[in-house]
Amino acid sequence: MSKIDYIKTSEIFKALSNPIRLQMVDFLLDDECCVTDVVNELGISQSASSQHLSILKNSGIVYPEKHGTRTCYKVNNKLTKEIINLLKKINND
Amino acid sequence: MSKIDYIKTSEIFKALSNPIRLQMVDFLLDDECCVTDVVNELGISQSASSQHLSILKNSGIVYPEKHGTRTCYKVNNKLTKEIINLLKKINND
DNA sequence: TTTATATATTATAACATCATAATATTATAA
DNA sequence: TTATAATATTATGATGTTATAATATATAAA
Repeated sequence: MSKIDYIKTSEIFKALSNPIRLQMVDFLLDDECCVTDVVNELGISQSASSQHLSILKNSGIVYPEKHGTRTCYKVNNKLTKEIINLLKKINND
Repeated sequence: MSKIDYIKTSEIFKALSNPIRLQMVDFLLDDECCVTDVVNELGISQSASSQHLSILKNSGIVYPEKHGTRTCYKVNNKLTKEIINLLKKINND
Protein backbone atom coordinates (compact mmCIF):
# COMPACT_ATOMS: atom_id res chain seq x y z
CA MET A 1 0.00 0.00 0.00
CA SER A 2 2.73 2.41 0.94
CA LYS A 3 6.40 2.62 1.72
CA ILE A 4 5.87 4.30 5.05
CA ASP A 5 7.59 2.69 8.04
CA TYR A 6 4.67 2.88 10.43
CA ILE A 7 6.57 1.85 13.55
CA LYS A 8 9.47 4.21 13.09
CA THR A 9 7.26 7.08 12.00
CA SER A 10 4.81 6.61 14.85
CA GLU A 11 7.74 6.90 17.26
CA ILE A 12 8.55 10.31 15.85
CA PHE A 13 4.93 11.34 16.31
CA LYS A 14 4.94 9.99 19.83
CA ALA A 15 7.88 12.21 20.68
CA LEU A 16 5.99 15.16 19.16
CA SER A 17 2.71 14.27 20.86
CA ASN A 18 3.37 16.42 23.91
CA PRO A 19 2.80 20.19 23.71
CA ILE A 20 5.94 20.99 25.71
CA ARG A 21 8.14 18.90 23.44
CA LEU A 22 6.52 20.39 20.36
CA GLN A 23 7.27 23.87 21.64
CA MET A 24 10.82 22.76 22.49
CA VAL A 25 11.45 21.58 18.95
CA ASP A 26 10.04 24.80 17.54
CA PHE A 27 12.28 26.81 19.87
CA LEU A 28 15.37 24.71 19.11
CA LEU A 29 14.83 25.19 15.38
CA ASP A 30 15.15 28.95 15.74
CA ASP A 31 18.04 29.03 18.18
CA GLU A 32 20.54 26.42 19.18
CA CYS A 33 19.95 26.24 22.91
CA CYS A 34 21.22 24.82 26.14
CA VAL A 35 18.96 23.31 28.73
CA THR A 36 18.79 26.49 30.80
CA ASP A 37 17.59 28.46 27.77
CA VAL A 38 14.81 25.96 27.28
CA VAL A 39 13.89 26.12 30.96
CA ASN A 40 13.65 29.91 30.80
CA GLU A 41 11.81 30.03 27.50
CA LEU A 42 9.19 27.45 28.39
CA GLY A 43 8.92 28.11 32.12
CA ILE A 44 9.25 24.48 33.18
CA SER A 45 11.47 22.78 35.74
CA GLN A 46 15.05 21.79 34.97
CA SER A 47 14.25 18.15 35.56
CA ALA A 48 11.27 18.17 33.24
CA SER A 49 13.33 19.95 30.62
CA SER A 50 16.11 17.37 30.75
CA GLN A 51 13.64 14.51 30.60
CA HIS A 52 11.75 15.91 27.62
CA LEU A 53 15.01 16.66 25.82
CA SER A 54 16.08 13.10 26.52
CA ILE A 55 12.91 11.77 24.88
CA LEU A 56 13.52 13.98 21.84
CA LYS A 57 17.12 12.77 21.72
CA ASN A 58 16.17 9.09 21.98
CA SER A 59 13.73 9.42 19.11
CA GLY A 60 16.47 10.96 16.96
CA ILE A 61 14.82 14.37 16.65
CA VAL A 62 17.50 16.25 18.50
CA TYR A 63 21.17 15.79 19.38
CA PRO A 64 23.34 17.26 22.14
CA GLU A 65 26.63 19.12 21.88
CA LYS A 66 28.62 19.57 25.06
CA HIS A 67 30.35 22.88 25.70
CA GLY A 68 31.94 22.92 29.12
CA THR A 69 29.20 22.50 31.65
CA ARG A 70 26.49 23.34 29.12
CA THR A 71 24.74 21.07 26.70
CA CYS A 72 23.38 22.57 23.50
CA TYR A 73 20.64 20.77 21.64
CA LYS A 74 19.99 21.00 17.93
CA VAL A 75 17.24 19.60 15.74
CA ASN A 76 18.57 16.77 13.66
CA ASN A 77 15.67 15.16 11.89
CA LYS A 78 14.66 16.08 8.36
CA LEU A 79 11.09 14.86 8.71
CA THR A 80 10.60 16.86 11.90
CA LYS A 81 11.97 20.02 10.30
CA GLU A 82 9.63 19.66 7.35
CA ILE A 83 6.67 18.97 9.60
CA ILE A 84 7.33 22.10 11.65
CA ASN A 85 7.58 24.10 8.44
CA LEU A 86 4.28 22.59 7.35
CA LEU A 87 2.69 23.55 10.66
CA LYS A 88 3.76 27.14 10.23
CA LYS A 89 2.27 27.27 6.74
CA ILE A 90 -1.04 25.61 7.45
CA ASN A 91 -3.64 27.23 9.60
CA ASN A 92 -4.63 23.85 10.97
CA ASP A 93 -8.18 23.51 9.63
CA MET B 1 8.06 32.65 18.61
CA SER B 2 5.63 30.91 16.32
CA LYS B 3 1.97 30.71 15.46
CA ILE B 4 1.75 26.98 16.04
CA ASP B 5 -1.02 25.83 18.39
CA TYR B 6 1.06 23.35 20.38
CA ILE B 7 -1.81 21.77 22.27
CA LYS B 8 -4.03 21.20 19.29
CA THR B 9 -1.18 20.03 17.09
CA SER B 10 0.21 17.67 19.72
CA GLU B 11 -3.23 16.04 19.86
CA ILE B 12 -3.02 15.29 16.16
CA PHE B 13 0.41 13.75 16.68
CA LYS B 14 -0.87 11.76 19.62
CA ALA B 15 -3.55 10.23 17.43
CA LEU B 16 -0.88 9.41 14.85
CA SER B 17 1.59 8.09 17.42
CA ASN B 18 0.37 4.50 17.13
CA PRO B 19 1.55 2.36 14.19
CA ILE B 20 -1.88 0.80 13.68
CA ARG B 21 -3.60 4.17 13.50
CA LEU B 22 -0.93 5.50 11.17
CA GLN B 23 -1.49 2.55 8.86
CA MET B 24 -5.26 3.07 9.13
CA VAL B 25 -4.98 6.68 8.02
CA ASP B 26 -2.75 5.69 5.13
CA PHE B 27 -5.24 3.01 4.09
CA LEU B 28 -8.25 5.31 4.45
CA LEU B 29 -6.56 7.89 2.25
CA ASP B 30 -6.41 5.44 -0.62
CA ASP B 31 -9.85 3.90 -0.23
CA GLU B 32 -12.86 5.08 1.65
CA CYS B 33 -13.52 2.13 3.92
CA CYS B 34 -15.89 0.62 6.38
CA VAL B 35 -14.73 -0.88 9.65
CA THR B 36 -14.74 -4.42 8.26
CA ASP B 37 -12.42 -3.41 5.43
CA VAL B 38 -10.01 -1.97 7.97
CA VAL B 39 -10.23 -5.12 10.08
CA ASN B 40 -9.40 -7.27 7.06
CA GLU B 41 -6.65 -5.04 5.74
CA LEU B 42 -4.82 -4.62 9.03
CA GLY B 43 -5.58 -8.01 10.56
CA ILE B 44 -6.74 -6.65 13.91
CA SER B 45 -9.85 -7.31 15.97
CA GLN B 46 -13.15 -5.56 15.29
CA SER B 47 -13.10 -4.01 18.74
CA ALA B 48 -9.59 -2.66 18.36
CA SER B 49 -10.50 -1.30 14.95
CA SER B 50 -13.54 0.55 16.27
CA GLN B 51 -11.59 1.97 19.17
CA HIS B 52 -8.71 3.19 17.04
CA LEU B 53 -11.13 4.71 14.53
CA SER B 54 -12.88 6.41 17.41
CA ILE B 55 -9.61 8.00 18.53
CA LEU B 56 -8.93 9.20 14.98
CA LYS B 57 -12.48 10.57 14.83
CA ASN B 58 -12.20 12.39 18.16
CA SER B 59 -8.99 14.08 17.10
CA GLY B 60 -10.70 15.31 13.92
CA ILE B 61 -8.55 13.30 11.55
CA VAL B 62 -11.34 11.15 10.24
CA TYR B 63 -15.13 11.32 9.99
CA PRO B 64 -17.77 8.60 9.66
CA GLU B 65 -20.54 8.22 7.09
CA LYS B 66 -23.29 5.75 7.85
CA HIS B 67 -24.62 3.58 5.03
CA GLY B 68 -27.15 1.13 6.40
CA THR B 69 -25.39 -1.07 8.87
CA ARG B 70 -21.97 -0.01 7.65
CA THR B 71 -19.90 2.98 8.65
CA CYS B 72 -17.44 4.39 6.16
CA TYR B 73 -14.56 6.49 7.41
CA LYS B 74 -12.81 9.21 5.44
CA VAL B 75 -9.77 11.31 6.18
CA ASN B 76 -10.80 14.83 6.94
CA ASN B 77 -7.79 16.73 8.13
CA LYS B 78 -5.64 18.83 5.82
CA LEU B 79 -2.57 18.68 8.04
CA THR B 80 -2.76 14.91 8.29
CA LYS B 81 -3.09 14.54 4.52
CA GLU B 82 -0.06 16.73 3.94
CA ILE B 83 1.96 14.88 6.55
CA ILE B 84 1.20 11.52 4.95
CA ASN B 85 2.24 12.93 1.59
CA LEU B 86 5.44 14.17 3.19
CA LEU B 87 6.09 10.71 4.64
CA LYS B 88 5.76 9.13 1.25
CA LYS B 89 8.23 11.58 -0.25
CA ILE B 90 10.89 11.47 2.42
CA ASN B 91 12.94 8.41 3.09
CA ASN B 92 12.87 9.17 6.77
CA ASP B 93 16.59 9.84 7.41
C1' DT C 1 40.36 21.12 46.57
C1' DT C 2 36.23 23.27 47.82
C1' DT C 3 32.27 25.60 45.82
C1' DA C 4 29.01 26.82 42.45
C1' DT C 5 26.75 25.95 38.11
C1' DA C 6 24.68 23.07 34.68
C1' DT C 7 22.70 18.98 33.64
C1' DA C 8 21.23 14.15 34.31
C1' DT C 9 19.13 10.46 36.77
C1' DT C 10 16.07 8.15 39.88
C1' DA C 11 11.84 7.51 42.63
C1' DT C 12 7.08 8.13 43.14
C1' DA C 13 2.26 8.62 42.47
C1' DA C 14 -1.46 9.99 39.45
C1' DC C 15 -3.07 9.24 35.18
C1' DA C 16 -3.49 7.57 30.27
C1' DT C 17 -3.07 3.93 26.77
C1' DC C 18 -3.34 -0.62 24.84
C1' DA C 19 -5.04 -5.19 23.58
C1' DT C 20 -8.36 -8.43 24.59
C1' DA C 21 -12.74 -10.22 25.94
C1' DA C 22 -17.42 -9.62 26.71
C1' DT C 23 -21.61 -7.29 25.94
C1' DA C 24 -24.66 -3.85 23.76
C1' DT C 25 -26.66 -1.37 19.92
C1' DT C 26 -28.47 -0.69 15.37
C1' DA C 27 -30.15 -1.77 10.87
C1' DT C 28 -31.53 -4.95 7.56
C1' DA C 29 -33.16 -9.51 6.03
C1' DA C 30 -35.75 -13.56 6.58
C1' DT D 1 -40.72 -10.06 15.10
C1' DT D 2 -36.80 -12.83 15.24
C1' DA D 3 -32.19 -13.58 13.41
C1' DT D 4 -28.07 -11.84 11.50
C1' DA D 5 -24.46 -8.63 10.33
C1' DA D 6 -21.90 -4.52 11.35
C1' DT D 7 -20.31 -1.62 14.60
C1' DA D 8 -19.83 0.44 19.25
C1' DT D 9 -19.13 0.32 24.09
C1' DT D 10 -17.51 -1.28 28.46
C1' DA D 11 -14.47 -3.76 31.67
C1' DT D 12 -9.99 -5.34 32.86
C1' DG D 13 -5.18 -5.77 33.56
C1' DA D 14 -0.64 -4.69 31.90
C1' DT D 15 2.17 -1.15 30.58
C1' DG D 16 3.62 3.64 29.60
C1' DT D 17 3.60 8.74 30.55
C1' DT D 18 3.77 12.78 33.32
C1' DA D 19 5.15 16.22 36.79
C1' DT D 20 7.43 16.78 40.86
C1' DA D 21 10.90 16.08 44.27
C1' DA D 22 15.19 14.43 45.55
C1' DT D 23 19.74 13.04 44.49
C1' DA D 24 23.82 12.42 41.54
C1' DT D 25 27.39 13.77 38.23
C1' DA D 26 30.50 16.71 35.84
C1' DT D 27 32.85 20.93 34.73
C1' DA D 28 34.85 25.23 35.86
C1' DA D 29 35.94 28.96 38.94
C1' DA D 30 37.67 30.63 43.21
